[in-house]
Amino acid sequence: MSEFIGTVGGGYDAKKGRISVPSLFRSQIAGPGALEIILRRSRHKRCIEVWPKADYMAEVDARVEGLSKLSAEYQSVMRKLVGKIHTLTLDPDGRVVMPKELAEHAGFEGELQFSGRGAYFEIWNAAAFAEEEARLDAEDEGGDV
Amino acid sequence: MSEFIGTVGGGYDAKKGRISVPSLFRSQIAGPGALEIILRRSRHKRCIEVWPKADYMAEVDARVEGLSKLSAEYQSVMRKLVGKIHTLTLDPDGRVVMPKELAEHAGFEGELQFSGRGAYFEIWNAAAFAEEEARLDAEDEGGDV
DNA sequence: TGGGATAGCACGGGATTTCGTGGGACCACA
DNA sequence: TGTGGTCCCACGAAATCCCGTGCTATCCCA
Repeated sequence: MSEFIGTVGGGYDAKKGRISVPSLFRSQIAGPGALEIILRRSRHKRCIEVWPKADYMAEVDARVEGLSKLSAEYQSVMRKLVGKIHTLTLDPDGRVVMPKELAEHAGFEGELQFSGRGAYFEIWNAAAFAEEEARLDAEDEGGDV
Repeated sequence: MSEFIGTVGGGYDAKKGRISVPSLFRSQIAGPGALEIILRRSRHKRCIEVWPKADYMAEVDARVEGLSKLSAEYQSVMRKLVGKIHTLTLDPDGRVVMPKELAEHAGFEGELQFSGRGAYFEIWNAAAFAEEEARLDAEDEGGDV
């Protein structure tokens, strides 16, 4: 199981729409053969989620386990979890071209932040990330974490 | 399970941002292969917490056991426990380069103090540590510890 | 019990490799 | 022949490794 840990900065090559996956995370993208990743836009946040393909598909399988493929729930889950995602392969330098739809959703330009979430990691516009962290940390004030 | 016991002094190489993990604690950082540690800033104190990676991740795993990786709670827990930490590997001399963010939070310069807390240990600016100890000891006056 | 040899540890400074990044070449397809 | 996508190469910066050195604590033996 992959472990995406910590947060690092990086740049967005607006000219080519290209990002370089930080070495820290690249080494965690396992899998047979080429390094395949799943990208999807976060539903409620202005960021992109990145998963190793095999891990993501395992989560989907777990989610629909036991359901008939003809059932309405199977169809609904699949529409949301696999209908809207992008599959990309890292190039030899560990970079990928970000689909425009995703780059726009997350407001990519200039500086980015890559933040580990264990099984996956998120990519943020650096300024938006700082705002969001400050907001959530303030909410948590007084917690025992 | 590791046992970090006692308090020892050490230095901070400001030029390279490097610290040498005291031999007393180094021998307690177990794990397969390379010696990996987790660093995180203490939420309420001006110090850095250091954990053996395996032990820290075991705590995290226990916290999210049974949760779907697609759930909001998994995401929230991981943001706090995994997104904000740093993974470092001891170099052949038992040293690590302290991330700037952490060195600043704890005010590292000149002399440091490494203080065991059982499962982990803390790193303090030596002067700040002395202050904090004096303050807490005064509070405890009359206690039976 | 004192003194000298030895090993381990902390520390400083270079040398080497890796990583991120920009730009250009090549190929497929239209 | 234009266009988009992928691959390849090269450069600068930064992280990593690898030495050598001095000090301190330990051990051994007289």
